[in-house]
Amino acid sequence: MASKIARVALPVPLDKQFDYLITPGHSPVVGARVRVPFGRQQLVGIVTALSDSSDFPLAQLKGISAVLDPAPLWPAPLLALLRWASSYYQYPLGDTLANAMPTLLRKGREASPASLKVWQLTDTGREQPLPTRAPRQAQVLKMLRSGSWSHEALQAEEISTAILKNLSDKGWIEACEAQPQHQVWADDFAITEEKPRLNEEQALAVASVNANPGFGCYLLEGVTGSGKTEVYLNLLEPVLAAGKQALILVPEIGLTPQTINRFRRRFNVPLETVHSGLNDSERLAAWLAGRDNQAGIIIGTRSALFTPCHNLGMIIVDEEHDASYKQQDSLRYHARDLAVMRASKENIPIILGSATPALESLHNAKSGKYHHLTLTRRAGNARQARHGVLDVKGLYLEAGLSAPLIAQMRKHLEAGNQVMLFLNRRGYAPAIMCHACGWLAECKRCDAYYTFHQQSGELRCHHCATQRPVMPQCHQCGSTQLHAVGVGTEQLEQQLATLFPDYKTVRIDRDSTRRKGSLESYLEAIRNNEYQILIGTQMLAKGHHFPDVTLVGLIDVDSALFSNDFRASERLAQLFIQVAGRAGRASKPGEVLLQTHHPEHALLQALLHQGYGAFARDALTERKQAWLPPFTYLALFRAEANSSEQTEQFLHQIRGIFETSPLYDQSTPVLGPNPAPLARRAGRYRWQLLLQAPDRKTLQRMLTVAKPAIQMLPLARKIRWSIDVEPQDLT
DNA sequence: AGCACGCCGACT
DNA sequence: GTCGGCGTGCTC
Repeated sequence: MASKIARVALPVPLDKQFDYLITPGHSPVVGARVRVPFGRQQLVGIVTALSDSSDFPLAQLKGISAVLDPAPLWPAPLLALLRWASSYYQYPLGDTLANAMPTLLRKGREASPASLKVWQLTDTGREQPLPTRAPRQAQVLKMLRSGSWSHEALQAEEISTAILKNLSDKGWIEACEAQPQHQVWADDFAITEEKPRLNEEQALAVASVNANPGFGCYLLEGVTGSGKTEVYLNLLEPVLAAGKQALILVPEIGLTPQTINRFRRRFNVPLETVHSGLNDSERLAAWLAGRDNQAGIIIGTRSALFTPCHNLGMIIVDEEHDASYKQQDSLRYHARDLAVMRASKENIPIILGSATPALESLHNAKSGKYHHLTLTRRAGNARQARHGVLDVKGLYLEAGLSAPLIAQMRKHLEAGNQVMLFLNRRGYAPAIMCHACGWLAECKRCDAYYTFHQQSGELRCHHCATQRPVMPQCHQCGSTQLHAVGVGTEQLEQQLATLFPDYKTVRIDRDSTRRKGSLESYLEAIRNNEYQILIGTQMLAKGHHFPDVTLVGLIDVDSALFSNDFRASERLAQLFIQVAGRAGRASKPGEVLLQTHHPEHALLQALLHQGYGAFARDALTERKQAWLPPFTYLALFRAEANSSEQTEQFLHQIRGIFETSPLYDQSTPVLGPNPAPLARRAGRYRWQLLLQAPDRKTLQRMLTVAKPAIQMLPLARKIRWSIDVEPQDLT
């Protein structure tokens, strides 16, 4: 007997679902999209349950307007994952589901591939002799004589739309719609390049994963150059050969043509990429290709995790420690953690690869939750870069550079090599100050100083959109002696031009690479040795390999060692290992130098003398003592509004709710409310409250109980607030 | 989130 | 006298 009522999750920020009558002629299934009336609007939602009863007065139920899908939009394990994510990250189900589907589906577009426009000859066209004075037209007619051609294929042959229109106006050719045909890629599976021999460690890693069918999480910790990708390729081989799909996640900047080509070259399998550069229809096409098994490999950034797969066989998360896997707004999920959960629900293996695993992952490996596989041997005869600390205490710094660093740079440059400098601060200077009275130019809307950008002659706030010309005089005393304080990448660039006039310098940061494609062209120019000195922020570190760089300088390590953010030292260690692994090559050993005022810092010592493993062990001990993740679980409440008092008061009320919770005790401290590290941004006051719990279950129970009470607070509607479960950034 | 309703201030 | 500010309430 068919059900009468459908429960629907709608894309609204409400932690509830809405019941609708199933009108005759409609037969929605759980997981299908439906269009329903909601207030005065029509919304697209997902059916989450079918029932014969409702808690809502039956007479007041509205009917479903339309059923948009004949079948569930997601395979069962993925729908289960999304339900789990909604609950774990405390984000409404309807919004979670809407977030996990391509925009076009959210708007109600049919969930099937766009039909193809196909051109064919008309009867008149068939009888036409080939025109001699119009060679392009003749070409088209000739092509179509052997059968119809899709519009896309003709475009690929450089036939313009104008020619097609001309011919169709004459009535010689006509367009018709055709369904794209499904291909069965598994039948053509082949290995299309010669495989290198695996070393013992690689072979062991491959064998370990293959030994256990079904779910298992494998942390593949491999030093740079140890051949992690080759392990991935060997793991994928039996999966693809069995006709199963593979999902590969990479960090935001990691989706380079080189990466994609490694997979394309090896296997004769259709591959789809998913990244932020796709437009709406490309995104839908990739999503459908996954669902309809038209792609064997799906490779993409964070959001690719939500690509449905007909028959998923394996998930790989490359550079699993990368911060870009955490979504920083709306559904604040961690793609690596969700990927592990997805693999468990799909009952397939998942590989987390990194040279510098996140402390969380190492902890999971140590506790036996993950299998720990290690690759310690570098391919070929690649050598580990030398490294050293430059104690800059008391030294004169020229645009942040100490004399010993400058001397080392000269040595490497004169040997014909490239030098790379990291400074995580863009602009010319992070502040400007009055020399007469000490006044600092501050953004009116934020609790932050203006960054001075010399190139544009502007002061810019890096926290809101504000920018203004440099003032001629001090606003406090009227003095005209305004000086830059501190060093940014722009200033470093300028100083290097004076210090090393014979070498060309390039700066890679958000400002210099704003134009689309400019990053790629700079990277290419660097590889062609058009520049010898490279300056950059984090951007420069990730994913790019420059074989001629033999010296890497980290200009300012101290800010990471003494940051408020407890993850800063972990990120510094990861950056250091990453650049150390990439500096130089077998024939040209590399060198990494760190400038610090605290060469004796314990974590720095462990990292430099005993490597990442020792650093991680010490850092984990510190985390344990300080009661921090992965030994506790955090949820961060962020709130902001025009009124500082109300914002603080709101978080106080939330604190009160937790304090009356039956689960509240010494093991679940509530910290705050405290002003956010940037207490005022774009004119709004920002506060935060941190909830700590000894385990996931307790954290979840406390949040789930508290959330309805929080939503009942009158201030909850006036204040912009969010819950970040397992926050990556406490800012 | 939208979208309505509703009640107080400066304008054609 | 109206247009419109955003506070409050509701959406099956």
